[in-house]
Amino acid sequence: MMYSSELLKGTLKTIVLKQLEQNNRMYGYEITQRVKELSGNRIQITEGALYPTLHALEAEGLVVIENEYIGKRLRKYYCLSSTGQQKTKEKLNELAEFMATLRILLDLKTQPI
Amino acid sequence: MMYSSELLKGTLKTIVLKQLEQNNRMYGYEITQRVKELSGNRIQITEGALYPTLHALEAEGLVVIENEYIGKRLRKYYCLSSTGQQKTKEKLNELAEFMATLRILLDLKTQPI
DNA sequence: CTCTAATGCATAATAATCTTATGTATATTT
DNA sequence: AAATATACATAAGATTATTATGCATTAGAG
Repeated sequence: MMYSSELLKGTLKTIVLKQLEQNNRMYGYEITQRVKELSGNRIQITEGALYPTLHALEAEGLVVIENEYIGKRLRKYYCLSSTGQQKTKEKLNELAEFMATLRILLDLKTQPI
Repeated sequence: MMYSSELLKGTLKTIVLKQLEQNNRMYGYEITQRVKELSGNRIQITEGALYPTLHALEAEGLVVIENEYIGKRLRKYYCLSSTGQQKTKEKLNELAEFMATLRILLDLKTQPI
């Protein structure tokens, strides 16, 4: 069972940055599969959302690309820049605080699984 | 310090529904003030976001309106319909589960109550 | 060995949902 | 009296996702 798509809005960039932080370097397709797996198939990042996001992160200087050929197929690895590492921490903190605020607003006293 | 505006995307409707559930009936301006207060001034629901949302909730049959004059000024109270009460529970559950998934994806320590 | 599914990138058209700006009017506070 | 707060509303614009489409390589099933 997938989450309503609107929930991903606003969190996708932070999710991607966090995955890059945890795994050092990743390519696009790998990110979608990783997130799908970690979310128990509840979050499927679409390609139409992912690639523009990765390109935006690059344009902002938060990630750098390492091109690599696997056989005949080009694979683009994304790595956090030092700016990106700092930004990742900031965005994680902000999202964590926002979630804490949401818990108050929504009166979520206990943590559902 | 306000949260980045994109974080509100996807959660606004649920926040509004939850406030209506907790307070029985509320009017628009009251909702903005309540959320601002509960969030420690970190979430300011703008009018351009709130009123279209309330109208959408009405169009979906999730809320009903009770018009009331306070002096010469019309005030529109919003109340959950029975459909709206059910929908509120569903959306709360979904958002709570999404937040739990986010904690895994972002490797956040579980929050003490 | 051939066909299908999976891998891997990308972009355009569209939709949803927010911000910002603007408008109108009444009530309260300084 | 003037400024601020209360209270509704909508339009233009921005952002950011979905859906659809396209291209190409590789792995696996029949």
